[in-house]
Amino acid sequence: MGVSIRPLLEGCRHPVSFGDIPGVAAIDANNALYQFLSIIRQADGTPLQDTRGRVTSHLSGLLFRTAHFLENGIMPFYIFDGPPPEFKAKTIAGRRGIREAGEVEWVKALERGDTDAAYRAAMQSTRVDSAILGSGKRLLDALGIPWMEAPSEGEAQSASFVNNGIATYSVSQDYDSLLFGATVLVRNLTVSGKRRIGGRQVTISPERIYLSEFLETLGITREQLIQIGILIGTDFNEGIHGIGPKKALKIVREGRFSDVMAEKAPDTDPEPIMEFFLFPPVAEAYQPEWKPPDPDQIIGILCDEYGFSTERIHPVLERIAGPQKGQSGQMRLDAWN
DNA sequence: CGGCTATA
DNA sequence: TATAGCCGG
Repeated sequence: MGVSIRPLLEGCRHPVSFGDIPGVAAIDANNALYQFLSIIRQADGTPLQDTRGRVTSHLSGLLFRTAHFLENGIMPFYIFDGPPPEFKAKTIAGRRGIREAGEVEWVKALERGDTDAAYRAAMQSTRVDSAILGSGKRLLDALGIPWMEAPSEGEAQSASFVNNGIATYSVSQDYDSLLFGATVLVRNLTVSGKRRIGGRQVTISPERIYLSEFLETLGITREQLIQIGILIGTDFNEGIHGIGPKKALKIVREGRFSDVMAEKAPDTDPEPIMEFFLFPPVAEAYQPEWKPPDPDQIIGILCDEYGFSTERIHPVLERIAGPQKGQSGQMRLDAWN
């Protein structure tokens, strides 16, 4: 879920459209796959799947979104999560509980004939498993889109790439990369402005957030932003009951972070969490390469293996072949410097 | 989610 | 030309 600092971002969320943000996008891959899996479903919650029952929602999402990225000069670079830190165990267990409850509720809702509830429960049951990760990576390879596995948290790696110039901005629905220090975060980077949330449609548009502006607006440092995160809860600690973003901001501004933690969360040592956000394990040197898409491989995976119709894939192949035309050899990062 | 078709 | 709705796998 990430850290819930949304209410503090008023005035710092700048609307953008696809054409406004050419450059290298360091994308939180697990987050992107999760979004595809949870949203690309039929009305009753059934995901797209092949005849053998293997889920394909994420492949559809990755394919069409990649075409949009390339058409707009956005060079996607997918960053997958590596092994989580030990102190994320509670969060991971909590998510599993929510998923399992979702699976149970999905069946119940279907039995009642409550389609909307079934859809919501199905979304809750979403799990990015190894089959999803594996097929997603294979499709990215076929598309010529670079990806890497981070030593630890993907958001931390994305932030590092943004700050050392390998990427132009970080892409995620979560705000964690701000705590990890990413100077630019783009959220809601989707084509269609409409999304189904629960029963109804909500209009969502892409937005860009600059960390420096955000911190200046609040009049705090990044360390203080991390303190706010720790007070309200991050993926690495539970947070204090009754303290939300507004109260946390007040506490931090008044320099009462340590006192409040000692009083209200004596069992939580904030130090390792602060350290993790400030100095997470990341790979420094990595040179992403964008290669021409391999149409045969794309067709092989999507159509031959997973039963996509060639009629639907063919137009996409033309779209993604376009941006590469006239390029000699591989498209590299240098092209953007 | 995003492509496509029907509809105005 | 814009948009609501349906379908994909």
